[in-house]
Amino acid sequence: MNIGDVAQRAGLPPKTIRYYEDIGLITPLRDTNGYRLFRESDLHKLAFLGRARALGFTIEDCRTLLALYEDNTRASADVKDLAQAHLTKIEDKIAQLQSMRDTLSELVHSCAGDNRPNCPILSDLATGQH
Amino acid sequence: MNIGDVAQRAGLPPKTIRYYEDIGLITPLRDTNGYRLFRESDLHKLAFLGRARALGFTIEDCRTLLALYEDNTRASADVKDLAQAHLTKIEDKIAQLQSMRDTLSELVHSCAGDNRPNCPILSDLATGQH
DNA sequence: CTTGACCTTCCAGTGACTGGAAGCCCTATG
DNA sequence: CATAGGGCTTCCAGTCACTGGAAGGTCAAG
Repeated sequence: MNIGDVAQRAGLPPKTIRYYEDIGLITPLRDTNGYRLFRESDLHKLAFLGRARALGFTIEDCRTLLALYEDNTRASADVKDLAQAHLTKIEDKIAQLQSMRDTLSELVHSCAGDNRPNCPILSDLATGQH
Repeated sequence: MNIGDVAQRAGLPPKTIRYYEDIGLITPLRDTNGYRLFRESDLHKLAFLGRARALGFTIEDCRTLLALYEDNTRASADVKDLAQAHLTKIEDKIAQLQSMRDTLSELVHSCAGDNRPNCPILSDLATGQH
């Protein structure tokens, strides 16, 4: 398979796939014309990476996950720990965004949004007081 | 005030303040020795920026907000529109993270996390099937 | 006079791509 | 057979908002 086919099938842009090769996540073969030549196993890895990235794992996490995946003797605890740590980070991020949302939502609702200049949003930003 | 004092009072690192000057958000004076010399108005702007950034506004949004703040004839609608757009982005982001969290949480709970190699997390990443 | 804390500028790196330029390769059509 | 197009290659630069570090000037205290 050439990169276009793999991109289609893995649901990743060609650029991203080249990047993943650059950083050593995959090592496709090369055809005589210099084109990358992907095996089924490469496609499989790329799909794996796509799903891990969609769950928000960092590239370095993905590297570890791939290594664990290919190590048939890994302990499931190693995987679970990694996933749990990531889950905690996501939950922290959600909490942080929710706090932003709450404040912002309050400000937006308190602003008339008309032609007059008076604006509680700016007042709050300026003074830190509501 | 020197940069250290302002950093303290605005709750921003000196590096960040220099960066804000670089990109034209503030323009402190200069002392004869070359040190930046901050007025109260600079501190005020920095605190404004700190609060806007804490609410997740981008630097470009902050630039606009500062301009609106300093324009006494602005319409509050302009501010509200910007804030509303940002609020929507935050809500999208929260929804996306929550979806990640839900999937990930399910996977984590389905994994024994012991010494055995069998791991539903990796199986899911590998196949996209639960 | 020296020490140490401050300040300065400039350069490079972060994460994970993404856009674009310059140029080779392959297939199909006129 | 020439050419047009689409796909492939590499390499370089840009994104966003800082952050770290090096090399060196300045200032107040002891």
